[in-house]
Amino acid sequence: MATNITPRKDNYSQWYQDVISAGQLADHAPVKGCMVIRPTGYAIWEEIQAKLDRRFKETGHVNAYFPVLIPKSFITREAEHVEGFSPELAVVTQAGGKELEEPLVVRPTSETVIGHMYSQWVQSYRDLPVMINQWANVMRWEMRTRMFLRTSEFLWQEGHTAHETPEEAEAETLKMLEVYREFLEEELAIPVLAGLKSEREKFPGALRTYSVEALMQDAKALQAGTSHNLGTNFARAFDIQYLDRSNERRHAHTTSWGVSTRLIGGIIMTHSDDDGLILPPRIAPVKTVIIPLFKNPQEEAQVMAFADKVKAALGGAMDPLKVRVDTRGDLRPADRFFHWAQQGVPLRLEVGPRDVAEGKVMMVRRDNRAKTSVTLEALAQTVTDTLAAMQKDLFQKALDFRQANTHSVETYDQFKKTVEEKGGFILAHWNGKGEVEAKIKEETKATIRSIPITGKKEPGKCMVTGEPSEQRVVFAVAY
RNA sequence: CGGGGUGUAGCGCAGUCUGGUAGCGCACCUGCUUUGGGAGCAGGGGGCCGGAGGUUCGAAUCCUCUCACCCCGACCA
Repeated sequence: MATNITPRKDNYSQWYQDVISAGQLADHAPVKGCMVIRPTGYAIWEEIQAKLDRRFKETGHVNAYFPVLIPKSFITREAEHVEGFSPELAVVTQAGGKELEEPLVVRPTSETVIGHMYSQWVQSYRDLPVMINQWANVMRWEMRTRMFLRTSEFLWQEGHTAHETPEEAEAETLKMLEVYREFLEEELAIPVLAGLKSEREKFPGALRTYSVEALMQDAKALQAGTSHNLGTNFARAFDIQYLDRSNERRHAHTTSWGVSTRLIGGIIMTHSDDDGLILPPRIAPVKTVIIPLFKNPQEEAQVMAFADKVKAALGGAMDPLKVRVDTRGDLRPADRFFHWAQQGVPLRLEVGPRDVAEGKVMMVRRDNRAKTSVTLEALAQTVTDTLAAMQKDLFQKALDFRQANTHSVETYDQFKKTVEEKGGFILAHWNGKGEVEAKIKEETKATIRSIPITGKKEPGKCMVTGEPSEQRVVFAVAY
């Protein structure tokens, strides 16, 4: 049992903080609401970046970079956009010792500045589509912050595309939503519900917002990624126009989509246990750690030599950068076990005198602590298989949890009781009206996470008003 | 911005009511014994007690002002 981590059942929020601290993932910065992402945490972000970037490029996107400072007037050009973001802007009013003629905002998102540039780059239908992504930091001055989940500054990627037709823009929006779903489920082992956001919950300035929603171990929902069809709203505000095939001027249809360092919070809260971080093997920066065990110099020499053979035996099966050998003889074995366990490393290979004698390695899984003695010859294959099994098991466990915490209700009373006592995803009928959604949020804190876009629709009656409803929507209390 | 709280060693805290020149646990350093899930003993280093002013022979402690942070609420990837 870890002594430096508060158990989940005692205080979930404290547990989350403790896991981050014990895993050396991040630290509080001197500026309120900001965090320092430490090497162990940043390595996870780098894995996320590498894998997502590949998928973006496979779907035809290229990377570029736009500036962190945006003229304040840009934000005000799109009515809903300014209303949505004004309260949380950080604004630069002075620079070079002088008052600026026009204040600059630190980007909360880049639709405006990118829209401005696209208007200059797009003249003809031949210039479309434009499909650019950027990896960047953004700043939103939130009132309450939590490490990775909501910080004043955070890292993310934001894709911005411009298209000829509404159909193309919608197809792009849905395609990237699917990229996110697949990435979350296959790489992060986080099951998600993909769906449409309600009018109240959509991105300020969007025509439609889609999202992928995950369920955390405390039965609260986490919005893990969003994909917006912006229609012509930003094209109108920023004058992105092109001449079409029949020589008519038209506004482009744009999209934007993003995921952030919040995903790291999602990984933590989906998989980790009371001993600390558990990383799905496919996203783990260090997949395997080799820990030589010895009591004296003779054993040390013998065991170290064997540890090198063990690492070599893994050679073909794994990127050498993803294998560590912890040779610290001044730390006792248990200390080293905990160190790597709390950094979420999926597999530990213990190499002691007993193993040297038998030509074997003791392999221990981080998630279920299962121990297996493996011969050197079988090691590469066993490790590969075990990591794959662990990836699958983590996903299945999270999926089972979600299923056990998804409830259908018919009446508002049942709904309130379920929110109060169980949490989780709650499937219920709703009349589609914002006022009803607002009332539900006011009274229960639960919001509509999304309106499912796949699966069969089941008509019914709104749980609050009794009015007809085409399908159930997903409610939850969210982060 | 409303309500509540806290600032004392890297971290977590006691000491403040009743002024007397700073202490505990963890971490850190040294040595010995240990070592397959967080070791034991012995020794040691480290603090303008958030900041400024005041009262006093004397202030972490009392008074005034200030700054910062945390929790609950409104806002949110």
